[in-house]
Amino acid sequence: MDESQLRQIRRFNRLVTRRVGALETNYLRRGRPLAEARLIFEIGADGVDVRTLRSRLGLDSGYLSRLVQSLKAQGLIELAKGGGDGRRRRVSLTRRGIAERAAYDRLSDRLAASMLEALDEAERGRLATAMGEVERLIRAASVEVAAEAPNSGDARRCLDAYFSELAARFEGGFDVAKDDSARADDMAAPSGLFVVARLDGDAVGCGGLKRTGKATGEIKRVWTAPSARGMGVARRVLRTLEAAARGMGLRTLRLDTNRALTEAHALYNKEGFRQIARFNDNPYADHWFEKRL
Amino acid sequence: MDESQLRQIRRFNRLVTRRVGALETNYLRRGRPLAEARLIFEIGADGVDVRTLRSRLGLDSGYLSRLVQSLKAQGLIELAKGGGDGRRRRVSLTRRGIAERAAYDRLSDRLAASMLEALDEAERGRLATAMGEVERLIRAASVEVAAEAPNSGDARRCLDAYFSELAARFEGGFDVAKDDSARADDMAAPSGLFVVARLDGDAVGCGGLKRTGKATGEIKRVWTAPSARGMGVARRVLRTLEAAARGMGLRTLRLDTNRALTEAHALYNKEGFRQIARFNDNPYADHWFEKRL
DNA sequence: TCCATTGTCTGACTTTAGTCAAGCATCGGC
DNA sequence: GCCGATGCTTGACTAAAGTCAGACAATGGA
Repeated sequence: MDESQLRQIRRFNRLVTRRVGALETNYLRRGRPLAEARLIFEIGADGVDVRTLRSRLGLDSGYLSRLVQSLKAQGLIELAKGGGDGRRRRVSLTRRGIAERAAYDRLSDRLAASMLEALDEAERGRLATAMGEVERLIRAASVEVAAEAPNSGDARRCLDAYFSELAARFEGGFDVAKDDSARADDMAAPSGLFVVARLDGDAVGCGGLKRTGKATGEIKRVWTAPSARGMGVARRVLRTLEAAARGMGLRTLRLDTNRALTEAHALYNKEGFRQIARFNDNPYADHWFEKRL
Repeated sequence: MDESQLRQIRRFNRLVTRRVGALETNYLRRGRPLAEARLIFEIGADGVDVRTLRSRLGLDSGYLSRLVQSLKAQGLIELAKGGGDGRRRRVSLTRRGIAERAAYDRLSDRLAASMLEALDEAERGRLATAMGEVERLIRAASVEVAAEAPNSGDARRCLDAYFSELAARFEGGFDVAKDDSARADDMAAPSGLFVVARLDGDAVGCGGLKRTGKATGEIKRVWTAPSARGMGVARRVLRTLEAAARGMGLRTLRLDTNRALTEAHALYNKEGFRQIARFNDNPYADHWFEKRL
């Protein structure tokens, strides 16, 4: 790892925790412990399961429970039974909670404005651009790709989202029933693999590997959630599957894709896949790729 | 102020305090309260006055005193009477303190590496570049330019540094005695102005304005500390002086510069100064500029 | 020389943040 | 319908962070 990059990051971390961090703690207090203020932000417009809050903020369940009770006592949030599972609690902001959140937003704006006011227009633009880049890359770096059963809840949700996206984008629509090239158990260990990409606990992408011969495999169902595009999720999924394929002793990887999926096309080229002749009868495929491992 | 820029900064602040901030608190603990760890960083190689620590970290004096005592009890720092003023205390790291600091540095490196490891080489480069840009601009934004007596301690130090830099850079050296174009009282209110730029309390630049006629003035002694170059300090000094000149009812601003100072040349052009004929007999001047306000 | 100010230290607090274990209801699979 | 796992709550703690007021010595200007 490049020494000068490490140094840059260290300097950045220190500056940012001291300057931005310290400012945020002051701006976001409003006579309330910081942990509570952060909770108000994390709840957002639609409400969240307590369980999600816990994993996102990395808090102890007891501690979080108390924080939630305290906000409830202040009349800022409501607690309700969460959807299907009777054990879960769902929190949402009350009218007063929403107003409180707006007050924090105004403070945040003031903080942001105070960071900008000494800069001229050109510098402001450069700052915003650079911050956007840092943000995108830090998020990208915290995406975790891990194997998961292809019929787990999140895996199913990813696949469903993928299929409905295909239905919307393909000229003639898409019907899973007509594409039996990769059923769940094709992509389950040990003959296959399914991976899910997660960002802050939320599933934001997936991909599968299916063994098709002694030394050949096929990549299937590579998908990225719209909210996570441009962060290299698909690339990481692909590389993870490729590494697994090597580990399984495969020598050749293949895949097919539809002409509507231009980003996928570009990704496969960039990752060393070369276009080959049709190797299957998938009715939705227009292009076929191969990579020798 | 551009709404989308504010939004970007807000998003950035939130991400960074949550992600980087949270990571730092874990990495930098080493079985010691965070406040103590931060103190070790802030003390640095040469030692600092307790008073400076207090203003830099914004801590209560009682609290800080205790933190210092605790680090002293651990054998990491030494306390000495500070220079001239018998009330001040100066802290510096002991040998053990320096070793401890190095250990923290290694942890910081590990943290930085953990942020990089999921990225590929191209992304790492982009992240480091963008972080450098953000860092530079945030620092630039926290520079404060304010009027100060031209014979104050910091003003003198700036001017001395400026003169010795001129001596090093001019072909034939530089001798202040031969340049009586701007003595301290020429740049003192109300007929003139002297400003000092500060970053975290340290003086990092200066500049003076001297009235030379009913509606004309001259810009003098614009200097930026080497540690603060590329942050737009000189530009802000210049603009501050220009605004003051307008406030004093001046219609024309002039200045001269030496051919060795190429950056200055570029700055004056960019800020709307136009080259004119020689208007004084300064032996060190090669170019003369003017701007109508 | 006096006196208000400044820099540091000490004692006596409070609040925030966080941990750990036990308890209770609900769920999913058998 | 039983049982281990899961989601949340409660009680009982601890450590860290921070506040406030008072004490004391050194300073600097009247």
